[in-house]
Amino acid sequence: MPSTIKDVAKMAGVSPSTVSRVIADHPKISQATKDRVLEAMETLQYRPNAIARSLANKSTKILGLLLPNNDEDLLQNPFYVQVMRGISRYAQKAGYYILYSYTDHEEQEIKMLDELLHSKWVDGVILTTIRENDRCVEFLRAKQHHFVVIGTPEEHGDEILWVDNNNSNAMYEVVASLVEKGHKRIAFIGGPHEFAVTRYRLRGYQKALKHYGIPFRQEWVVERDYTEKAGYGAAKELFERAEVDAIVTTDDLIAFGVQKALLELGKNEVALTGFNNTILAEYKTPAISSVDIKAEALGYEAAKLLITNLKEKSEVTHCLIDTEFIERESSRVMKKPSRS
Amino acid sequence: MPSTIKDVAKMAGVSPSTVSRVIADHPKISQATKDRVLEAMETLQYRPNAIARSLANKSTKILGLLLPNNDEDLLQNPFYVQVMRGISRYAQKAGYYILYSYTDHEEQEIKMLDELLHSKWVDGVILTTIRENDRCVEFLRAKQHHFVVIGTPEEHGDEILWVDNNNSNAMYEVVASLVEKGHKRIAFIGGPHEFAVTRYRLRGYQKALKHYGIPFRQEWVVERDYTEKAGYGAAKELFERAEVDAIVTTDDLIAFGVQKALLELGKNEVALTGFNNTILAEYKTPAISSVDIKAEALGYEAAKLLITNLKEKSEVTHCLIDTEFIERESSRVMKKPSRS
DNA sequence: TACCTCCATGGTACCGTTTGCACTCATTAT
DNA sequence: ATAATGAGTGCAAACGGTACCATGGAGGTA
Repeated sequence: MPSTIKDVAKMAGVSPSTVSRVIADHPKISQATKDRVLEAMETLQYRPNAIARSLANKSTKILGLLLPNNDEDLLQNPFYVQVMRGISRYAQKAGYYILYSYTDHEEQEIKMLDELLHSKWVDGVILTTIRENDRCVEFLRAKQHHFVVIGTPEEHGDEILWVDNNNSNAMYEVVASLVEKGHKRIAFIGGPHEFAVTRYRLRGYQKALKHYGIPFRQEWVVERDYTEKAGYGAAKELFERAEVDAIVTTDDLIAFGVQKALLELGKNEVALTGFNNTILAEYKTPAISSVDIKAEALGYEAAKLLITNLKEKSEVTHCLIDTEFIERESSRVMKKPSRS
Repeated sequence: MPSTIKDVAKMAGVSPSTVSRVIADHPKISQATKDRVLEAMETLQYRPNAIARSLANKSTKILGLLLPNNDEDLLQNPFYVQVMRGISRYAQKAGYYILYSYTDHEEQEIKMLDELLHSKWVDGVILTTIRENDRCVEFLRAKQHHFVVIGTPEEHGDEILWVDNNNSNAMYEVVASLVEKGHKRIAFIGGPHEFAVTRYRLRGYQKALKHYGIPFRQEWVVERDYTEKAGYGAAKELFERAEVDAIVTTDDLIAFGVQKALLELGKNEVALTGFNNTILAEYKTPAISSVDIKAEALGYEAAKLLITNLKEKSEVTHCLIDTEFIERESSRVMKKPSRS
């Protein structure tokens, strides 16, 4: 039978309210009683009951985290694990806990949010993806709930809390680096267009082409799923209608598939870049250049932003995390194809 | 201002207790009042406050999940994501939530468990790994808390709830399959010996050798970290002191490293198997045979076992999940090395 | 000495549920 | 007619804290 605040109070010869004040480190408590209370807490092995405290405070110090479950292959992507880890790191520091839930589709997601928030389990939620016209975001806004999203919202960007990479810039840098190395015909193989990241990265790609005076060509662009299979298929399809010197992708998994296709087609001279810098990109042959999106930092900052805003409304509504282009063998200086 | 049970009671013209009984589907409530109450709940958009309910029930219907954070590369392993997903699936079905936390080392782990359980946040916890003489397990047993571990405990196996693969069997099958294909000199490259899985898999390896009358040789065994680098290093080291026809490993990441070493050493004839069947094993060249350990099922059954035992003590204390050996190119029929 | 302040603490009413017990009627048995 | 039965419901005390308001006494001022 664990001890309660009353047991402590009795032992220390004070009232429960005094004990409560000691716990909260209330300023006007004499050192003498504070010591007595702390000692009693120690000997009784007292721990405040978090539930009771939450009930009185109307705050659980728990955050909800929604993870997508729809795409089997998305799960193999270490992105989410890193995000979760970043979230956990900040949350722990701030004394918060994280409650996670996988949801299959938007409808279930909304149901879960409704449950979580309405039943008062969580003080706020973290959304790990954002869709076009995301109904979850709408829902949360309408209900005036606290939340943060990882990704860039298309509307109300300064009323919603969000954290993201500067994806357009990131891809711009990749393409710029390739052009500087002599590549001109650069293809883009991306994930589904409905994901904002795909669009932002495409934009960066286009911007870079424009900057270097290379005309944009629709046949250089393919958009598919975030899977190795999809990348493989996309690359094969691409080469049926066009020749290119380099291929940028929006995900390492896609790049892995593309690399496989390149090997099969004997197109060793085509440069290739991934995105998200998963550990295996480094171990591929040739090692694949990739963009480190600092997923853990994304999670960390998301948690931080949300928790900060829970305490008091701040001016800061978003946070852009810098990416880093990691160059490896796969995107080397251009050389003429060795026509055998 | 969300509505409470009292608001509903007032609107329906009954007492709060009656409303509570309607929610709990108490048998002796007349259909008439039940209807009235339900209607009131509907129009007021009432949701029970989970916190208050937990306080009264002394149960949160939340489970704690401890994830290891010590090993950077372990995180890249999709195992944990799959486990989390399995857990989430069963938990959702049973009306439970999952609170996760990453912990860096045993000490922090125990601190977290103490906090979680003592502060009454969770009804039970799930441990995703188990060490030799695991202090967390000791702690939980001593405090009489409910918990389940993924892995096989070495002691008190029928007092502790646990879920695992039959790792010894799984590795036995792998080795047997290699022997049947003509391999005789089979090396074992595993993770750290302190992990029980390593030992069980080693045992299966030894059992198979014995069964086929192949003498066990210590120089065929290397134990390292669960990383690609470690696998690479282990393979190089192995070939400095012995020649083998085949290598079994206890993890795909290790196998990836081994494969890289084999390619570098020109030992294309050496068969190789991984473990855990990560998606990339299939996409390696040659594709790597691996053991599907059904990680999601492990998570699912762990959650199920724990939740079932939370409701009422059951006889069943553990659950063994069948593995499946997925054969691919890397472990083909033995052929004589083509000495060029 | 009387009065005001202020500091440290106690008393108590919540927070929103659940649940054992008591109570009120009908209904049935005696 | 009276007692026993039991279904349907209300009352009030938990559950373990928090925080506002009240209070008592020490110290300072007139």
